[in-house]
Amino acid sequence: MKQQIEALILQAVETLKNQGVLSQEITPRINIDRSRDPQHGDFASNLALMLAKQARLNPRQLAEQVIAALPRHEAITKVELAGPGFINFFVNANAQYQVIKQIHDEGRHFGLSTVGAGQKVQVEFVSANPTGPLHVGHGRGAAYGSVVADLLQAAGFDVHREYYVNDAGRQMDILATSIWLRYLEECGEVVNFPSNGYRGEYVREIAWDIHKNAGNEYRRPAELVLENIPADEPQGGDKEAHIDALIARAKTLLGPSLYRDFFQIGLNTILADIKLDLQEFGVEYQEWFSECQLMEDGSVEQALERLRAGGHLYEKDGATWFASSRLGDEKDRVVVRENGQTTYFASDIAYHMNKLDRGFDRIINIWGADHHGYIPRVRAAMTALGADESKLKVLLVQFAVLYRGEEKVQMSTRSGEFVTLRQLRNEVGKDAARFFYVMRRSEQHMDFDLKLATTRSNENPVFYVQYAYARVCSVLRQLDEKDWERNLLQGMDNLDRLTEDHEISLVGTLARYPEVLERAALQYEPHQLIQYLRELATEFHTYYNAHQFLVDDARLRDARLNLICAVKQVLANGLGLLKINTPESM
RNA sequence: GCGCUUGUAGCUCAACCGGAUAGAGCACCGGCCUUCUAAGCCGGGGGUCGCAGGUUCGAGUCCUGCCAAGCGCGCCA
Repeated sequence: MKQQIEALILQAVETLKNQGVLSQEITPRINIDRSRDPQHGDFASNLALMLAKQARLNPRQLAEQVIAALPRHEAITKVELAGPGFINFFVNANAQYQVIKQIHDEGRHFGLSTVGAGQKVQVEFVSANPTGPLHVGHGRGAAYGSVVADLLQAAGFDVHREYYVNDAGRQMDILATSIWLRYLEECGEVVNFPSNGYRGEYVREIAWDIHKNAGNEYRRPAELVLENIPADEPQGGDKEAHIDALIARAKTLLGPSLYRDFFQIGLNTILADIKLDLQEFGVEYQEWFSECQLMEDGSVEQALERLRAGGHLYEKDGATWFASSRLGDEKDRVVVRENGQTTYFASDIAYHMNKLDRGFDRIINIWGADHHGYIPRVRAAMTALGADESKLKVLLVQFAVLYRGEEKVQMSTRSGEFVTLRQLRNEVGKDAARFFYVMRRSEQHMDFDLKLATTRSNENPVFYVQYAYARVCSVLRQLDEKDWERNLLQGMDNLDRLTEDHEISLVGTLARYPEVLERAALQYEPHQLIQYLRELATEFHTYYNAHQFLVDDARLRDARLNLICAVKQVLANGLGLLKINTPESM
């Protein structure tokens, strides 16, 4: 309908151009909104207001000319000039009812669009270091990222979901060493656990497992482990120097092969846990991309070579720097350290080069908001690699603060006291967790009330929407119990019996679904879909309370059943996209 | 200090590339179950859209300055 009105306006503009009212150069952006107020019709265009200046006419005069030039259309019953120059369109109810038929015919495909035109989009999200279980902060990124990806797919993009595994670098060495030290404790050695080590219980579990399987194979005496190690912070030393020395010691005492065992077992165990966790949360990936691989297959070297060839690298203080400040970054960045090791950023340059080489039309990175300072340097790198940095879109996700009712849930990564995503899922369930996470705009700081998420009442929006679905199912069950036959075609033939305000409004809301989906996808805003589903549920509940569906008049009954089945379908499509269940009874 | 994000009802949040009277939910007050699930519905009160300028037919939305909150400013990842 919207497109049809757009076409009509476009024709009118052409006519006015030929009449000389509008200059030929004008190419208006046709803007058609659904009217909020029924008095303003079904659709409204502000075209005249926007073109008035260029046309040197006052808006109302111009609007009048546009209306006069508007071709007739059977679905449009009335066109009105209103307010400062709005053009309001009133659409024939019969034309509006067609959406019920359309929903029935298209079923779960209703609402899908092809605006994406098969463009290749890569969405990278979560990408948490595999040094421990995912926590609730990652949960928001996981929910948001997966829904954004699914929305894009629904909008016709060719979506590739990817998790970047930071399996290289110092943090992983700290993990491996932490596991070894816990293992030594398990063996009976007395070692002081470093303040900068990973203190989580999962580290002990991995160590315990290794000890169970390998016995004392990796045991080394504590005296050798601690010999000449600089003091830890609580003892007045430097915690970084302390842990680095322990890492070096682990490598020496164990040798490359045995040390690698700890590294690999730690990585594999934690990564497997993360994969399972995300899978259970309804998050699927096409690819788990390893940072190690980039280093091993020479990609990092290649990327740096490319930057060097472009004159973007220089040496200073024994390190190699990327001149990112020439390309919009605050300062230049080190890519190769004084000790010869490449930095995390160097890997990331290689990773983005790899993304570009894979031919994605659009590259979407979903990061925690604390990484925002990182964006300019990545853009700089892409530009330096000769790519169009506008292909890159970085979406930031703010942290969620957990509450239990009024009480804030305390968290601190340092002490290992954080709420894991798994704990959250166990407490509130997958449906509520996903719903709450994407209910708000991603850049909004969010309060996540655990108590509310588990409340089984009208206060809880998840139940509210699911309940609408269950209610339709319940009505259909009632129909069976009454031994009434539902006649689909008779219902379709009698859609014009749906004359109640509630029904007309509901039909309009159903028709909006494809637009909502498309906007949510193109703007990367899943909350628009949630917002819509809440609205649809509200309208359905209102209708339910105002009118009986299972009436004696079979024609009216069938028409109403077709309407509520359309509601059921759209709720199922929307919730399905969000990977939220649609219970048939509650 | 510089940068990014945010600031809308008592609370949590919407507001469609600037559009008509800024909307929901919760909380509060008052109603509705012999009738398809009351996990629901109806009605009511509640707003200086952080503040001050500017742009324009029109600003919560765009620009500038200020205020406040969160985050970031490593040869960590």
